[in-house]
Amino acid sequence: MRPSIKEVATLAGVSIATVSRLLNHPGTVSAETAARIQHSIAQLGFRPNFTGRNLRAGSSRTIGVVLPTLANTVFAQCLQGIELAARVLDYSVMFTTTEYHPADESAAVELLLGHRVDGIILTVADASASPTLDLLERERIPFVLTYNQLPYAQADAAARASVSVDNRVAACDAVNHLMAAGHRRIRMLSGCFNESDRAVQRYLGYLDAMRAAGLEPLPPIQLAMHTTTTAADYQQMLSSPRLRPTALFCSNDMLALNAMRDLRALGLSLPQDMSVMGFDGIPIGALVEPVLASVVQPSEQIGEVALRTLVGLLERRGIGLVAPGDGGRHVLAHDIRSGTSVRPLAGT
Amino acid sequence: MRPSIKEVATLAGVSIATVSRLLNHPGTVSAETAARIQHSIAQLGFRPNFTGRNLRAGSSRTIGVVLPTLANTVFAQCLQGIELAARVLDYSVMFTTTEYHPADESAAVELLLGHRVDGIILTVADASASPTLDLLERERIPFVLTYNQLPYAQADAAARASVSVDNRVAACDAVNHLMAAGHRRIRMLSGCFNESDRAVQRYLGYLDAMRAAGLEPLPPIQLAMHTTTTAADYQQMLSSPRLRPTALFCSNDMLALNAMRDLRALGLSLPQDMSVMGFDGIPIGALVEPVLASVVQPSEQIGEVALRTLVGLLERRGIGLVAPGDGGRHVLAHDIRSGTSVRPLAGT
DNA sequence: ATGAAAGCGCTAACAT
DNA sequence: ATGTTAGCGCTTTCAT
Repeated sequence: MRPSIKEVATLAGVSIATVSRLLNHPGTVSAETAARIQHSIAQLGFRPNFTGRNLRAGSSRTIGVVLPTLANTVFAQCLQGIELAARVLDYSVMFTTTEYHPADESAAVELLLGHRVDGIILTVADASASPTLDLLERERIPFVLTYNQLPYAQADAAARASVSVDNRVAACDAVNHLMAAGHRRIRMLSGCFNESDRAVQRYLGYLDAMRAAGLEPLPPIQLAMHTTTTAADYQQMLSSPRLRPTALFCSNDMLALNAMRDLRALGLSLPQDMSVMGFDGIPIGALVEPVLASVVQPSEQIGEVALRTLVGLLERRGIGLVAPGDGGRHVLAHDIRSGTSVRPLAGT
Repeated sequence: MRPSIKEVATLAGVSIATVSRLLNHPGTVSAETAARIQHSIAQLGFRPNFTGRNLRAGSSRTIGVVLPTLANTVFAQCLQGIELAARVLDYSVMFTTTEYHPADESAAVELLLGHRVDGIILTVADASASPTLDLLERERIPFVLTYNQLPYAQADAAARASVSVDNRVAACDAVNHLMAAGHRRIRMLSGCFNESDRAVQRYLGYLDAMRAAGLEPLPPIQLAMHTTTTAADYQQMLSSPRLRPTALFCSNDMLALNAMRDLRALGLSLPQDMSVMGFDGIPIGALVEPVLASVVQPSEQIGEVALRTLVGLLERRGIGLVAPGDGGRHVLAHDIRSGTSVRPLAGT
């Protein structure tokens, strides 16, 4: 067993209370005893046990993070942002994944609650109907959603905190970008709607843009996986020349890159035979050729803001205040990255 | 404050010991009381507090993970592998980043030790001279290195556990692959050597291959950042037509993709004017055009094996056995992904 | 300035 | 089958 505060106290010839004081309120201990205690600490290689401290304090200075998967770069960036910000504020991060399975969300949260994390940052499949969020609310544990975009707060309901871009508007902007390049027959390729409310919002944005332009929206192609495709997904779309789109708007960049690979495998030249636009703006998209046109969301910043918001909630609660009415519903600015994956159409 | 085992006991009209028994050794409790306790648990929304349990047990069923950055996909994949495997074995994961700064490694580990994680999985700058690893060893806390490749165990020294590919051999294979395509003037583009012992090993592999082929190795181009470049990095290399390489071997894929972007910006056509090969085999490399030739290391598997190895160490220690002589020095198989980013040279 | 003691939630002897 | 109790490491009154 590692040395505890008790061994240090004994070695220094003081009581454990004095050691604790030196650790937590230096200055309330005389210089002489302080030195003696420091010496004992060094000699024993003592390291305060957070478990004891946490048990006593009822808080762990640890936050939980629940994301769908790290296979999608966008979430890796977000976690990176969270971790960096947490480190600055002296919080630790416990991390879990759901693989996009709503069922895993509750399990993940249950585990984190068992560890008594102070708060949770999470991305759920559907924020507007999530037993997991209800649980969190019932347990009164502060949480901040990332990527999930909440409806504006009802007058009666307490607003939940969230950090995201405006997915619907952003998707609309993307489709407008395609239309500005002369595209009319635009089809959406999307991850499974009931595993991602973002995908739904982005599809709605697609509808908005198409309708505003007086164009007939095409039915979305929904995929089983969020970031992977099979050639079969395109057969139907490509088979009918009349229905064949000139541009594909994908609900995320990984999907867009996969689609591009598949289309090339089917013999198409990009962007000559098909324009592709993504969503997320992952850094790699800007490195490849053709450059992937995309909606850039500031993922690392989303993580950072989420963490700061959460910590804000935690400290505020410490002071005894309730979360303010509008919680922290952060809608960050998105940006359109034009890229050579979108070909301007002749006759525009 | 949340309900504790005490409230449950009171409500059910039993002692806390009985509640604890039901939780940990069901079957030693009569069906009738069990039902009564379950009812109280549900009614109170009781959830066992791991902090109390951990303090008592002296172990947390939590492992710490320290990686350089998630901005490099390869580490995101590794963490993904760790998390998945941890979840299966019912371990939680506390995650930290070092940004490649050796100084941050110790700080990260100190924090994890404070939390009393049962073990640590980490990637350090230089495993052969790491105060952090020495600390871990002194504290007798089980750990497994990922990506860091250890020298074969000395007879006297206790072997450290590690999971990696054979970086030197893999790099040699990569350069041989380039040479098989007819390249002779091959230059290495690398992350900072003293922030990555892998980069050093890979450079050594480069030297091996060049020398074995009777070719004069070129000096490596070392970059300040591991995954980012600036056009200036190439000026010198490209300025002298006589010294201009036909192929670039990059110490990681992110770097390779950055380099390709930069070279294109400088007006080169790829792979016509320059062949590029990477290292890591990140999934995206296979999606882009030209396909990025690379050394594929099984990153997610590296994470999974690391976790299983660590848990093996933990459980074994529980039984009272010491770690075996060869620890777990796992060298996983790598694979060469040929890609169109390498152009076969005429006159081969 | 320092010490004594209670208690955070839990488990495992040790009783009964 | 169940209860009593000590104690994991720590912080914090309350005394002194």
